[in-house]
Amino acid sequence: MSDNKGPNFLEEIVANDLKTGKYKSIVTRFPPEPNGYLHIGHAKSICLNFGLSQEFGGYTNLRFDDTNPTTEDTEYVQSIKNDIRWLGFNWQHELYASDYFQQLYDWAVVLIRKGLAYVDDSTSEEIAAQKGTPTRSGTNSPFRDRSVEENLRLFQEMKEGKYRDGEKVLRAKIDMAHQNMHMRDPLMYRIKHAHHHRTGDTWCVYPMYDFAHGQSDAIENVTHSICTLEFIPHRDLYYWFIEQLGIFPSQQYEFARLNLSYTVMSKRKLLQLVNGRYVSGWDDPRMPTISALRRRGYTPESIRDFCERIGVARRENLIDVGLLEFSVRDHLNKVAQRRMVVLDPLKVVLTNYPEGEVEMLPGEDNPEDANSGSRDIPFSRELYIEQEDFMENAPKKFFRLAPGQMVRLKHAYIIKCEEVVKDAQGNITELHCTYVPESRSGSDTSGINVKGTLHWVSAAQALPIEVRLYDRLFMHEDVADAEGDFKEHLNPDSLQVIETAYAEPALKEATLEERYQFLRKGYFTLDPDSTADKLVFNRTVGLRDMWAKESKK
RNA sequence: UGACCUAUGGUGUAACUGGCAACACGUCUGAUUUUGGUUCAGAAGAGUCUAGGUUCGAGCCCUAGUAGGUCAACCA
Repeated sequence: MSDNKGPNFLEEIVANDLKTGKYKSIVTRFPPEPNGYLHIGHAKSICLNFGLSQEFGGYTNLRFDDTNPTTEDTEYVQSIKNDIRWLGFNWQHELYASDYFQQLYDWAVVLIRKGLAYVDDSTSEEIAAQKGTPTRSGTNSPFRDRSVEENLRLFQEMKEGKYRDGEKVLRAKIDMAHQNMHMRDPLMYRIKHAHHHRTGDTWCVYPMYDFAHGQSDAIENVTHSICTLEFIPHRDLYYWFIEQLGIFPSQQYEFARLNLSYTVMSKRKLLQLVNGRYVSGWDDPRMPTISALRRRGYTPESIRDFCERIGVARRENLIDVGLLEFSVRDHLNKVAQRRMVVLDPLKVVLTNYPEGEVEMLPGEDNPEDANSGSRDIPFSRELYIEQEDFMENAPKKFFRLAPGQMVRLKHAYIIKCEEVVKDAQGNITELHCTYVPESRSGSDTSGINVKGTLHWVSAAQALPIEVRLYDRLFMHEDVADAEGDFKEHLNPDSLQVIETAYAEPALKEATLEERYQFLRKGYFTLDPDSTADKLVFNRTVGLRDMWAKESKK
């Protein structure tokens, strides 16, 4: 998984299990519940599960943990499958916990017969009270000692729909005084007269997570069942059911989930952002979901690289988004087509350049890729440069345009600022410059050396586009740790829309698949909101900006 | 007040299972550069939560603390 880092603890376990002959090949699974979209935290789990089986020879199943019909939907099934494929992984079998409903029911009957499960008429409040507290042991339900026959009959009737939701449950008979709360007669089945996205109305009793997950793993011969830390207390129960049933002994291992700075990672909170319209949807580019990252312009390669860099361990962590940004920049630098776009225009008139003339200047598509081609960029008397690339009273370290100063226009000529034109209010409206005819890129005989190079666009040929810039969704680094409701910490400036930016004409050809680097401005990708009349680009991430750092000093 | 999990530079992970703490990101220098990008060279930054113990030797083992996290949904 990692080259210059030692193996993570799971790789060690798997390697050892293979070495000792405990298994001759391994099976893992990725078990999402189809009740929301996948996020970057799931990506960590996906890379881990699929990565392990790839590394050690084996396979990974995709299994939907769909035991709660009231929250699940096929819309989510589709998006989950789509995201996993996009990330670059292929599952061996597409499975559903609901495929095992009959088997699970039969196993429940087995446990009843063994006297290890009983039907309880207690209300959910009563059951909660019976559980006791972490420091005080629980008490037995008054229905705990029903006969096997009665339990069998009652459970059968539950399944037949004779009872209303919540009227009865099936519980495992373990130990109400157990140190582990999860072992205090946990619920196995509850009644839900609800339509299931796959089994329709054939069932009105549904198994709980604990009575479905381990058995599903066992059915699939999953050797290493990997989950997050909060399932540690479930492990006893996981093994208890497997043992009592005498089925394939899958082993559960836990790792610490991913936490990313300046964002939230729980489906519950993400759902609130979507439903409360704080964002435009699950794929709003500011979201940490896979679909949002994709829309934002992240590549599968960069996400996989990120997951590899962060490692896998058992301690709580909060990873700096900066690391994710490093991974995208690293990949995009190698594949992005370079283009020039002026986001905040300032007009420049080259007073010594012939009026009406347009020359086409070649610009390489990607200096990092020897096989990439080049496109022609129109150059003329009137251009746009970036507002921030000019300063009337520039500090000594400002290597850009200033009165009397010279800069290189990328792929074009060296120009000199001769005059600053202002309106009645004193606002700068345009710059009058002269260009150095012998300084043309590729055939520069001027002998002039300049410190700065600017991007630019020819005014007459400029393509107006919309550009969307994103900042972190939350203002607090550790959102979960911040005071009050998490929504209070939303960053009001997380989205900045530039209705009209000027792009070089080649961008007309942009596609959804292609990644671009707008020179000196960052990496961008076309947004699906684009129409034939108006192209919309999302900024995936900005370039590293040493000047921003320098100018802050 | 119980049980369980965790504790290594700013962040995240390593350390051949007891042999003088490494890698990545970040930070700071400098070089190169027609992107203040990339690339390259280099530097600073922890003595491994604390206190004991075992040992020739401990980040790794033991004990006791401390700190953080998890567990009392008919959610997963």
